[in-house]
Amino acid sequence: MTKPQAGRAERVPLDPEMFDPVCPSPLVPFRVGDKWATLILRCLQDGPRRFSELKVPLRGITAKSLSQSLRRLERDGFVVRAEYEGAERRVEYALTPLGRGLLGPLDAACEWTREHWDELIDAQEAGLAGAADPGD
Amino acid sequence: MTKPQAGRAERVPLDPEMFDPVCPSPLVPFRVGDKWATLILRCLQDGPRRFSELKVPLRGITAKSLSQSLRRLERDGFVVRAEYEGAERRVEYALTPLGRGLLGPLDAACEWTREHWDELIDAQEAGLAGAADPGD
DNA sequence: CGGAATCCGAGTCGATACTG
DNA sequence: CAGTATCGACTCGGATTCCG
Repeated sequence: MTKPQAGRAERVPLDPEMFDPVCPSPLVPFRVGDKWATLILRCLQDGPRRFSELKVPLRGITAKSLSQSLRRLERDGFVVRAEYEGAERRVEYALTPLGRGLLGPLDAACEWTREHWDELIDAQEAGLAGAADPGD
Repeated sequence: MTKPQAGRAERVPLDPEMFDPVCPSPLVPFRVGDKWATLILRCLQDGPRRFSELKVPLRGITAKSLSQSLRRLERDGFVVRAEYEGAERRVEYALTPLGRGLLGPLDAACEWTREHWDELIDAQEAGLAGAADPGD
């Protein structure tokens, strides 16, 4: 059992690899809000995360996009922002109950996508071939 | 009991009101593809539909947008296009098995949204008030 | 560290007009 | 009927720069 190291509840470190290079999530036909929203929600599922902590698994996201998505999620009531005082600046984002609820259907959608991944890819390739490749 | 009137299987007329003026679908936090995609999929759930038939419940959609969404859905393998010969031109769109499968998670997402509709609205209003209304 | 401001290109959406 | 072509308004997301 890993021991709590920050005084709070157990904090599982964010897995930098939780979204592999060919991560399905951004390609999933279901999207919540903008491009990064679903990814962010999933990053938050195990507890509050700091801004810079979120940037790691969200490979390639810019500060601007992260900030934007976060503010949008906050505005829509899926995420709450908490600012802590101290020597170093610390801001944390966490799911609201509403945001947590969203994970349900989101997971269902992700699972469906995973199950039909090959079909989705095949169908897309077939569609692209028929549309862009005028016969060879 | 309504009788089949076109020789094909029973064709339930598309309910022009299936999306009421405050239809949740476009506002649902889950989106598939572009703005109209989910709506189109749902329009197709009871069988093939003609182009102009689709325009009715999709109040306000332009031919261009419908055509675009349809082509995208076709390219991604969710919809098939069929052209029939005859005196009058007739083109029909139908769900593929893949597209039909999509209805599962889509329905789940829609139901979740309906269940949490009030919370979603409240949260959004609260968020907007805090962001755009600097106190009055 | 946690952003905000600015610039910019790409994609989307609707309105309008035209076509086979 | 079933589209396509074009245009302008707007939004999205990335890169870059600057700030407390």
